Amino acid sequence: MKPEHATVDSAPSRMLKKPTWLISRAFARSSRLLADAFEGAGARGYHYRLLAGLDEFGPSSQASLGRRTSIDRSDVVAALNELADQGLVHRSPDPDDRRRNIITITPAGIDQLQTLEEIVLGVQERLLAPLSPTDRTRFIRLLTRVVEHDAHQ
Amino acid sequence: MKPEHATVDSAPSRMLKKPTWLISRAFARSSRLLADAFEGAGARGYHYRLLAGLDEFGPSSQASLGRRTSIDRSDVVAALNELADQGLVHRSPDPDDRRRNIITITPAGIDQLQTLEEIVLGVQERLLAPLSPTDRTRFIRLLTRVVEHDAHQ
DNA sequence: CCTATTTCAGTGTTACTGAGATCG
DNA sequence: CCGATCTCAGTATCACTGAAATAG
Repeated sequence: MKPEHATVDSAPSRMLKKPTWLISRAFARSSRLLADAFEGAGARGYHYRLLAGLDEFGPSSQASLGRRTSIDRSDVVAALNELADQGLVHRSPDPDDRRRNIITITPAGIDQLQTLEEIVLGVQERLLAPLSPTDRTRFIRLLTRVVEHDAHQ
Repeated sequence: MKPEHATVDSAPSRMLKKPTWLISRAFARSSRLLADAFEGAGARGYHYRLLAGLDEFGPSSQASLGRRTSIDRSDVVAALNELADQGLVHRSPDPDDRRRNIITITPAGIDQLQTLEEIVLGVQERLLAPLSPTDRTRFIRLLTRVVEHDAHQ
């Protein structure tokens, strides 16, 4: 019988060094940290993204909000329903274009965004804990270049 | 009417600079590149990971293979069924422990792994295209530190 | 006519959970 | 009796698709 009782088995080395693998591991860790942290505040990532979009760009239609936050139109509807039920956003018809709703963040929504922002900052801190401040800046720059190359393709 | 006809709307800046956001974008790009490339070879990421594990560690039980490749026990079953149907792996009962199957990679499986390995290397190249060789090495080192910190927690 | 917006219902993928059967 | 393995069935999540209703 081979020693398969060990609690950890290392992955194939040809996987371990590949950026695609490392990114998927980093994403898994990042997602877990975020989901756990949001859950404590009774929220989800979509809620944070939508509130942040409303705070930064002001009252918006659902379609433009979806484009800015990269959330699908269907999921925007569902997430805004939840935010509206909690009184964090307000829906009103756009008098200038009656296909649209104008979504506005409420004072309670701004408070919640503040809370979620602190949660998100705490997650960045835990995620980058192994890196020095200088390395964090380098890491963010390199990641940004990889991601922006995607956008410009 | 606001100029919402633009094809791109930028995300909230408080999101754009956060490592968690950048990582999720990088992962989205990486996944898309991998999935598209694997599809051309009639394969999926699970297939590559399982074949790579078998090639590196030799004949293995499904449980240890799952631990090494970070694939859930249920998904290992399904993916190995597909690989066995294609003749890329072989299942045989373990005479020393009759709960186990011994999974072996076949010559056809080794050929397929070779093909998939080239595909995966091509994806790394496209993903890191915007970085110089030096920056690629730095990027991989930083990512590795972030991910290993996770493993040691 | 065609396009844009909002909404609902449903799909597909990935990762996971629970439970049963077998075995050490 | 407990724990490990393999398997199947089902769930949760996220991103997305299709289609209808309304409006520019």
